[in-house]
Amino acid sequence: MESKSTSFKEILKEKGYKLTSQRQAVLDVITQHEGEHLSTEEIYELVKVNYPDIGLATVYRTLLLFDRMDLVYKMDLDDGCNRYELNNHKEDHRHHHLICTNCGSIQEVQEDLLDSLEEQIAKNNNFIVKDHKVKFYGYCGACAEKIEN
Amino acid sequence: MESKSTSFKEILKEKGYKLTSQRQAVLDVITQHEGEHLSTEEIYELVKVNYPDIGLATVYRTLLLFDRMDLVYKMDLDDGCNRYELNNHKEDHRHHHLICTNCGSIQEVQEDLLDSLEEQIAKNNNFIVKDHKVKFYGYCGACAEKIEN
DNA sequence: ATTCATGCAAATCGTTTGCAACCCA
DNA sequence: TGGGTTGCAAACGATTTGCATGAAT
Repeated sequence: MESKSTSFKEILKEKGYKLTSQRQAVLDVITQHEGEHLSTEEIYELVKVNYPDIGLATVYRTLLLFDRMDLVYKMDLDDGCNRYELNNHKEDHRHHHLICTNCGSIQEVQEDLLDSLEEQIAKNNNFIVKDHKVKFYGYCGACAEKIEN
Repeated sequence: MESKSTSFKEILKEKGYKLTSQRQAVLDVITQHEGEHLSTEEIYELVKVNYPDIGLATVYRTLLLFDRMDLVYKMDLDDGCNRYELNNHKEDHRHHHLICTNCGSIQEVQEDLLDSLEEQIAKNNNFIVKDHKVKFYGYCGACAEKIEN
């Protein structure tokens, strides 16, 4: 924990930013909720539990900063707001999301397999691929059953 | 053109909707700008050229309808608004977009190649894939050159 | 001490909605 | 005729911004 805070501070200092208790609190909440896809408002509510005086604008500014710093992954789940998850650099590939269009559930997929596709795109389109965002839409197991019956 | 209007009318009637001059005007604009990725506001401005009295809300409602009817493909290009392109059912695969994070240009890629990935996801995650949205981020040819120099 | 960050409130932006008038089927 | 559709304006929700205060280096 100490080492994590230290490296966080380092990362911030590198870019000329300061380590504030608000930024630490936001990072803590996101870390404690790994695997979830929290909206800014949800993060704000969670931070307020331990830090009641934080302002919503600060959370917005912090998440903007974290996104630019690649600390979080910003995603669009088609519900009209930005959602965030911890950018886990331990993964060698970005994971994808399976969105059930019936019940709205979100599953994560670890397979990537887009490497060969990226290579082909790079070659055929004279484009250097740095990142990608992939969403699959369909029916989760539970909904597929319901619909078939 | 006559046949296109007729089939459009059929598609609307099927769902109990009416063919209005406003809906025709919006469809015309989208058809005339195939290959572009127009925002609602941009479509509104283009429709107004020949149809000055149309309201912005009508364009919003029309595009919502067209999206539900699968006449258009709604996309999110990370600029804070919805963008639309004609859903060309002639393609057997959905195409992807290459977004240059330096200049903001958008290229389209016809390759899909996600079929095998979809199969694998279906098998390993008990999920029925119906559709997907894929965006690649990186540098277009022109920007890649500039950045290297 | 300097610079950056915060909280608050107001402003902004894209989009949606209520409603009376309107028009296609 | 009658129900879907329109235009307008107001409402809305997410996000951003201006500014004076406050905190970190």
